[in-house]
Amino acid sequence: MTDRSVLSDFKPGDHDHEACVAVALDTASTVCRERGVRLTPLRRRVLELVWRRHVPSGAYDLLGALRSDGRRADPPTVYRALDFLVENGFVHRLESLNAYVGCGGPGRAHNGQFLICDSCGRVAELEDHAISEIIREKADALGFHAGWQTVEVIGLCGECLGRV
Amino acid sequence: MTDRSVLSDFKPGDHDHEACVAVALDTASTVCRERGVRLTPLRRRVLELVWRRHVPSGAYDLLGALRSDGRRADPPTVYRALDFLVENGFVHRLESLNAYVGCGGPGRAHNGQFLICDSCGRVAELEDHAISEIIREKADALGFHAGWQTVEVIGLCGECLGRV
DNA sequence: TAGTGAATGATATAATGTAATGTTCGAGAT
DNA sequence: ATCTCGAACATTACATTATATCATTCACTA
Ligand SMILES: [Zn+2]
Ligand SMILES: [Zn+2]
Ligand SMILES: [Zn+2]
Ligand SMILES: [Zn+2]
Repeated sequence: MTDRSVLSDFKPGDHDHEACVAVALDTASTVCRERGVRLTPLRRRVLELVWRRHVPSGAYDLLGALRSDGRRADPPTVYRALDFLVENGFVHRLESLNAYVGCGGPGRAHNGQFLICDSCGRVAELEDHAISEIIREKADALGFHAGWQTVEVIGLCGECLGRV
Repeated sequence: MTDRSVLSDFKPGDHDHEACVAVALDTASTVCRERGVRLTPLRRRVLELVWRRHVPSGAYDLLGALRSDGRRADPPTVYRALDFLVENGFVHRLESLNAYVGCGGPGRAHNGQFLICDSCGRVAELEDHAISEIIREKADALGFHAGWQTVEVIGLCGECLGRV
């Protein structure tokens, strides 16, 4: 039984990154076509860069990478691409890091929860309704209508815990 | 029966701000004395400014206010004061706003949850163990040891909802 | 009253993000 | 084929948020 509340777990260091990247790009490509929006070369490249690092990337890291490509790039270049990728559900912004990470269940706008390892930087993404519902209920009880939830947990992943 | 999971609710516009500020300053003063740390005039002033606005304040808003006092102040001045106030549990940083707000249950380092009204800017603070525990449990189930939880909800408070 | 560490002053710079305007490009219409 | 129009992108400039570093002052104590 697959637990769909876990959109992406901590990947072991020796897994096939290239496959991750390829899947992410293919999925984005398909979703964009279906949705009638354009995964332009720039947007595709930014998405690839985000996935390739596999830990959250700052906007200026990505900007540097674009420039290393030989491409002219300025801040708005990367921010526009990131806005597109976030709006379309391929990338999440981590507020507590000011950084961006590939979405583990791409293509739907959704309200994930993130576990961020303070040691290795890897991130797991949940979409756990027990969590989001209890937050919504508690907010409701105060007459507050919850829109967007930011849930980010800093800690240590199992692998890093084991190394202590 | 007081519900201690709500550390601060949305205050009506006509409540007694001065009392809020006074209580916050008195509490901080007491706690600091007990703890053997110094609530210096600068730190006290920053805490007062944070409380007086009663909606989250950016560091540079506070910096401007300090300068209006006639005091020499630069970014490190206000960031150091804020660091102290956050570490000692008198102020929280809201990651999704890059801003600071007075703590509704000051003096203990604790892991609150915040409801942020997108319309009026007011913030309610919860310390709800049902929320924090379920997050901790779900993290645990993935072998992740949760340290600090950032839980911030954007939405509309009851009063602002009513005005629609 | 000199020594000590915490707190603050002071300067510079890094890191992150946005506004405003113009240009290019490509899909669909003629 | 070429035209038109809006989306995507380029470019410049600026705004906001945050940190590094070193010097100085201050409160407390020995
Ligand atoms: Zn991977
Ligand atoms: Zn780790
Ligand atoms: Zn008040
Ligand atoms: Zn409101």
